[in-house]
Amino acid sequence: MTSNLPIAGCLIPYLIQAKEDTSANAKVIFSPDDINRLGSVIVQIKQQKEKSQPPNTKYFETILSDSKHLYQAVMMQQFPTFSIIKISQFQVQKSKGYILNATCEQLNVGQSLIGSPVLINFEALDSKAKQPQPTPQPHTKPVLSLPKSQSNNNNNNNRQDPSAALVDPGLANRDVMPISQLSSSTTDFCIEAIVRSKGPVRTWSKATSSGSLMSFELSDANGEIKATAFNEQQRQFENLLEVGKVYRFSGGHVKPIDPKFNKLAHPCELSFGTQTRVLLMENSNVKISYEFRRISDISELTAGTKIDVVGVIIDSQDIASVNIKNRSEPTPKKTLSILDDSNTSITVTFWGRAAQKLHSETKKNDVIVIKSAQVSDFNQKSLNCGDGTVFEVEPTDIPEASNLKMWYEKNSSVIEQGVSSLSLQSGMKTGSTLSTISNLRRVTINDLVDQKQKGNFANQTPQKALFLKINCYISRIRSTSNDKLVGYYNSCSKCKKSRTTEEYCEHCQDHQLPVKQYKMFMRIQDQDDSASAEILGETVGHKLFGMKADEFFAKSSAEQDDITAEQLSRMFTCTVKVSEYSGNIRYNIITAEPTDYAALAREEDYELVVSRLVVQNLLS
DNA sequence: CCCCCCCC
Repeated sequence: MTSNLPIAGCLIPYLIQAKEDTSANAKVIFSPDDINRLGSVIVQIKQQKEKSQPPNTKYFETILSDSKHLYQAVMMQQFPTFSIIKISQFQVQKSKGYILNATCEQLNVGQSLIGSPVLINFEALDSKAKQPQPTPQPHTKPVLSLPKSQSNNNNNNNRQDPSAALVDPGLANRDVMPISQLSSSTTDFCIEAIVRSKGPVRTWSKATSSGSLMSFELSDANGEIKATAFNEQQRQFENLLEVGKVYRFSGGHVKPIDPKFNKLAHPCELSFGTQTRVLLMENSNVKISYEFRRISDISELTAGTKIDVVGVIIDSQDIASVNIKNRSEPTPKKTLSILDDSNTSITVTFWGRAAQKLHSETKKNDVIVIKSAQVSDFNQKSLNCGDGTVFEVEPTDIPEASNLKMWYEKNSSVIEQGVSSLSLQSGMKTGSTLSTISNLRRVTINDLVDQKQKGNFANQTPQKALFLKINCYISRIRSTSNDKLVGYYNSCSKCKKSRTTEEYCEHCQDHQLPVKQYKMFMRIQDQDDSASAEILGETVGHKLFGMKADEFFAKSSAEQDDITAEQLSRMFTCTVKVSEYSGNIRYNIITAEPTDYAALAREEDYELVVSRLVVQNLLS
């Protein structure tokens, strides 16, 4: 009976044998017989990234875990994340220790990653060294009888923590220079900085090079810089450096940034190398420094810019999990709206670990201080916070935060009305209709038709789509020519991707039945014009028809028409995404809420807002 | 030496 758990260290004997193979072959092949001899290989899929090589080869860059170590693999097959798989034959690439061409059988799917595995250090593997395994397991025994071929004479300190060699107490006596003064001509330096963010470990593998890396963001009184450690240094610095602690750093390469990738203000970045030395400074007074931008000024900043902001939380959405393209697992997301004394608010979205951390800390009317939020064009203008972001709720030692808190407490009763938001507020439960009107986003269908005719939507590529608000009802869901309704696609209930087969999902191998999702063209109509629009996915369809697609399409066409007539005689307030794709303008209905007529009536300048000027303003 | 940074 096979256990369904990964076997710690199970790939190590194979990697060692491959490494010590003296033949001229680039790879060592392990047959089922070899596996009987060297021990079963049962591992967990940590992650897979789909890659393609023209003309038509698809493969998956994969990280395997044995619960203690991570291994890089190239696989032709995709498994659900956290699957436990048994490998019956495979190859090991000799220079880097990659697992290739594995023949595998999926045993089951785990809920999460088992253990806290770290990337295997292939260079340091050696049949003489003690295995990192504290409890020797039967299958590791054959390792000891492997030929001890290589003479390796520089392992005099292989029992010590290798990162200890990086610590240099002498740095305590060095002169320290500000981070802001580092330049690409700097050859010798010592900085004292707080590690404000760290990781995660990333691995890469391509034709020219491969390895692992980790990035850190270092901050001192008036500057910040990104530092990256590769391979051996990645493992050492990952262990050595802790977020929130202050260190002195010397040695390493200072090079100009590529502004495409590094959005910090510093013109340079650091690479930690073999020469880099560090010293923990327990009593340092170096703190994270902030350079706050007013929220109203963010409208002028281009997407990607990283900034510091301080704001009062005026709206907070529950943590949610969303499916993101190219990512197999759902990602936690938490969205706030923050306001500062420029009387402007903006939506701030926290992702992944940042969302989980924030969730427990945040409540309305708290002041939040954010270091390194990234400007985005999502919903017009918004901010994203991820692994590199540092934030503090209700800090006591930041004057800007205390001042803002006082401003808010003094003025909160009067500022409600005057707030303008830089972000479209889809899904936000704000009471203020005025703030949405100030975004000038409500148009009529006639405006859409008119602007389309004038070619004014031609620049709205799918990435740069325009979002508008309309009030409309749905006048028709059937084709005018043949009365047919094709309104759904089948999606995988687990990974949500489109499914073409009933039996299982090609993307994640899930075997549950597919779920219908709305993908429906319809005629939208308001008081004086109509247009064709599409809805996609469950949320909006559910809002419009009052039920899930599975339920709707289980009904007869007569019943569907009844539902349509009943539901759709009501006016909805919709967000429409306008995008241009290969010459066609598409309208996608993104959100739909029953129209709040009372709120509409309160919009005194409604007539003005719906005029054609609105769209022209938006587009200019 | 990497290069993802997200959703409607």
